[in-house]
Amino acid sequence: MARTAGSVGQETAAAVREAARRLFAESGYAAVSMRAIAAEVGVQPGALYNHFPTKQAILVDLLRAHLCDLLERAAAALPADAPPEERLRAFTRFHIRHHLPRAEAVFVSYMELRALEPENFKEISSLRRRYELLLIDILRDGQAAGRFPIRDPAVTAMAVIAMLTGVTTWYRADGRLSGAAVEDIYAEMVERCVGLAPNAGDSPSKSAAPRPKESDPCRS
Amino acid sequence: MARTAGSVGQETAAAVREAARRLFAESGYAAVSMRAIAAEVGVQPGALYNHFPTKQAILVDLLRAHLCDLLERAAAALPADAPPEERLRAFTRFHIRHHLPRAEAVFVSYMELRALEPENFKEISSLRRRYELLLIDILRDGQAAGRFPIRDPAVTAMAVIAMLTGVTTWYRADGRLSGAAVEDIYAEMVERCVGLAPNAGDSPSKSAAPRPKESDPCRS
Amino acid sequence: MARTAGSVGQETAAAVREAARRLFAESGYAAVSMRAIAAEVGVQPGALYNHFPTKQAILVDLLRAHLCDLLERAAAALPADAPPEERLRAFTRFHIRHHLPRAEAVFVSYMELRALEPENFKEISSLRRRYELLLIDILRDGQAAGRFPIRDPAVTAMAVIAMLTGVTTWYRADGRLSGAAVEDIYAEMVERCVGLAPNAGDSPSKSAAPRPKESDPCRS
Amino acid sequence: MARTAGSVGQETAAAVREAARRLFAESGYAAVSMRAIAAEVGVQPGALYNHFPTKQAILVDLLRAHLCDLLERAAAALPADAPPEERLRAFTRFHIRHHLPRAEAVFVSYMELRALEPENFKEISSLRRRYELLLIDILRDGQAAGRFPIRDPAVTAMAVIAMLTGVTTWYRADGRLSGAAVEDIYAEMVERCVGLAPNAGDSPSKSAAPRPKESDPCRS
DNA sequence: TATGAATGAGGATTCATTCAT
DNA sequence: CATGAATGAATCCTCATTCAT
Repeated sequence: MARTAGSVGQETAAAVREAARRLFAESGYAAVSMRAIAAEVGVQPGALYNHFPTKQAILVDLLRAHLCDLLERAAAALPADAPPEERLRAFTRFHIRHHLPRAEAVFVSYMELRALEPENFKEISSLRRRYELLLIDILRDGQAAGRFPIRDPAVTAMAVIAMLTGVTTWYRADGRLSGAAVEDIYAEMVERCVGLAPNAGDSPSKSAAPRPKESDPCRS
Repeated sequence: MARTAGSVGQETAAAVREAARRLFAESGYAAVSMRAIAAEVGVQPGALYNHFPTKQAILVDLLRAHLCDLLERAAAALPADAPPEERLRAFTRFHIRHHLPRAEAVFVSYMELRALEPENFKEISSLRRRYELLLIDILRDGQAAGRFPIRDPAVTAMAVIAMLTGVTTWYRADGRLSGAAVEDIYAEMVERCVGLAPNAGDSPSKSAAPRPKESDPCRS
Repeated sequence: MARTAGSVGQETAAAVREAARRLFAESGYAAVSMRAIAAEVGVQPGALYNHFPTKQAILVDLLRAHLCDLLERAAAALPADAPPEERLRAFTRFHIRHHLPRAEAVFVSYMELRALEPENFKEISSLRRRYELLLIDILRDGQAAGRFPIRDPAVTAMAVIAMLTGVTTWYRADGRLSGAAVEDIYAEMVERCVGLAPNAGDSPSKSAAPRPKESDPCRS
Repeated sequence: MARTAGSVGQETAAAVREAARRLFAESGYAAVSMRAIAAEVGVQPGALYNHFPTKQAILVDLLRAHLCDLLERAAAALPADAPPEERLRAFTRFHIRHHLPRAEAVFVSYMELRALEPENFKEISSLRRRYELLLIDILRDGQAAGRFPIRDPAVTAMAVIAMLTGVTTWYRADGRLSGAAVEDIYAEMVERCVGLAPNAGDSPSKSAAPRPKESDPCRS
């Protein structure tokens, strides 16, 4: 009742989340101190504890939010009853489209599982597993239907996800390639990976011609 | 006193390297203390400084050794004058065969670049870059020769390497699949990725041959 | 807003006092945080400052209240013009009867003088001294009258008070002995201490037979 | 082998013990910071951890050393087969003589049990209990032999120990009374407490002999 | 009055590193 | 080479207290 309904607190908590996401992605959970987060937020270290009880809680909060959001949006984006090819295509495009603008959160989510205490690890890795299962199911169905000449859906899924997620390590929004171009390239590679001929309709002519000046997309 | 001159020291240095590799892979460079390394080696922290001047030096030593070894062996394993398809196949198989038994070093080499001080970062990432260029060159040649209907050799290379390296995050020597099986599966996926029909000898008979070439509009 | 004016505040202040007394007795002043007190009361830490300006003020309040109450009741309980033996007997019984049900406050009052800032220390320890003087006076009078064959009234007083107050460290209301039995035992010991034969009339038969099953009253 | 056989380390550890004893006695365990102990020793806070793993460990070390020393010396000082009166006299004098010059350690040992973690509490309070049992046994034997007309050996023991230990709270070596004088006074009080006529040699001639035995209804 | 957010100092402990031995 | 002790700074987190609401 006191205080204009949590407005300041909400903002600080949000700022903490953003600062932590950035810093964790940049240097890793262990290398980022509460002091550093506080400084980024513009607050004294002790103030962080009004919003998160521990440093680990900030990480868990970030991972949970990221993965829950991912699962929700994936559920909305993936057609349930379409043929496997279409579901795979949807998954690929969804994955890239979702991950490209969230490179930091993705990186943290994939890298910092090891920083989680056992309890939290269990929770978070089960969320991540649920997402992997979305792709495994598609590949399994496609294999069963004789549409994907793959050997092992689980292995293929891990390979595809690793490939797709890897984008976030080099993609820069202001780089040589647009997000749409990257999406096209990866979508084609994924389809080939599972043994499908690429769908001509997926490669709009406009994005097929990348600007070729720079020699590659790596950061190095 | 009076020990087989130099032998114990060598052994300690090697033990430090191994301990550090294991611990860095497990918890990340920042989360591992010199004390933890010393404890793993069975020595007091101060003793580490007889072998490495700083903690960072241990990391650099590990990364440099790993990447130099990688580059040397790659040079030996890759035929220089073969056609792109064969060179790509050689690269894929070499990569997996080399990385599978070195999961820890691989993981550290890919993850802890961010922990390097600028000078060291420059050195190490240029080594890594040289390895990536091996694949980019193969893909570029294959694209130029019209054999790989890919859109962007650099992007494809990053995708392939991400996919291949991802193996180390889930592969367990005592798991469901043998290293050879994994190698086969990934080799096939890589070839498909770049638009090649899988090598007949590698692929199970059930796999319907995709027809990537005629239907692909790339390199137009 | 719009609450029975002042009532809630009074209640909160009382709750703070009780919580602080309990916690100070349990863990010591220095080990108890304002946060802990607030939590015990069921209120936010800031709210405490509406009732007490500082943590130290809570302690002073407790000690002063305890000692003032003690002095008032002692004054009422002790006959001024009786012979020393009777005054001593009255003191002893008053002391035990007063302290047994106030073990927490007693413990805090004797232990946390050291936590007081100089000004407060002066005030509180002078109150305590006034209480000690009540006994010293009795002993002095008894010695002067040749009734107590003691060597040093001041030392005897400290010894007696230490002995009596020590009850609170082991007495449990639900233990082997009733409060009345304890009172009898201690009264007898005090009288002997100062060289008096115990008064037969003080040992009511009902309390003279303790339940002897358990071997002792200590907590350990 | 390196370093002149732990000389410096031993000294620092001893200095830490002394500083901690002094400070704990003065302000209480909770109110004393590792920083304060380090400052007293003349060393950086981190250096303390070369000698004690935690702050609690310092306290436990002090308490254990104090109580073990107490038990050892008590065992040496108390005649096993003497009559109860003599054993009691020996205990009393030993207790005062032992405690007077160790006021700080005594105070800490009696006050800071509450600061101990459960495991440590169990160990330390059982040591303390063993000491209390020495006196309880004496009183029990004296009661059984009909020499001490007391009602409850356990309660009496607690009272006597409280009385004796209380000396340390007010005794000052440079005060009005010598240690020997204090010892005499307390020895006499203890003997009276348990119903003995004071030893003729110990008591001033003026002290009228109390007749505790015939008039005492205890042990009925 | 109570809240929730903040401060600035300080809590115990750990850090990488140094160095006499 | 290794040890054990030390440093000085940093770690995460808690403290008493303040204050706008």
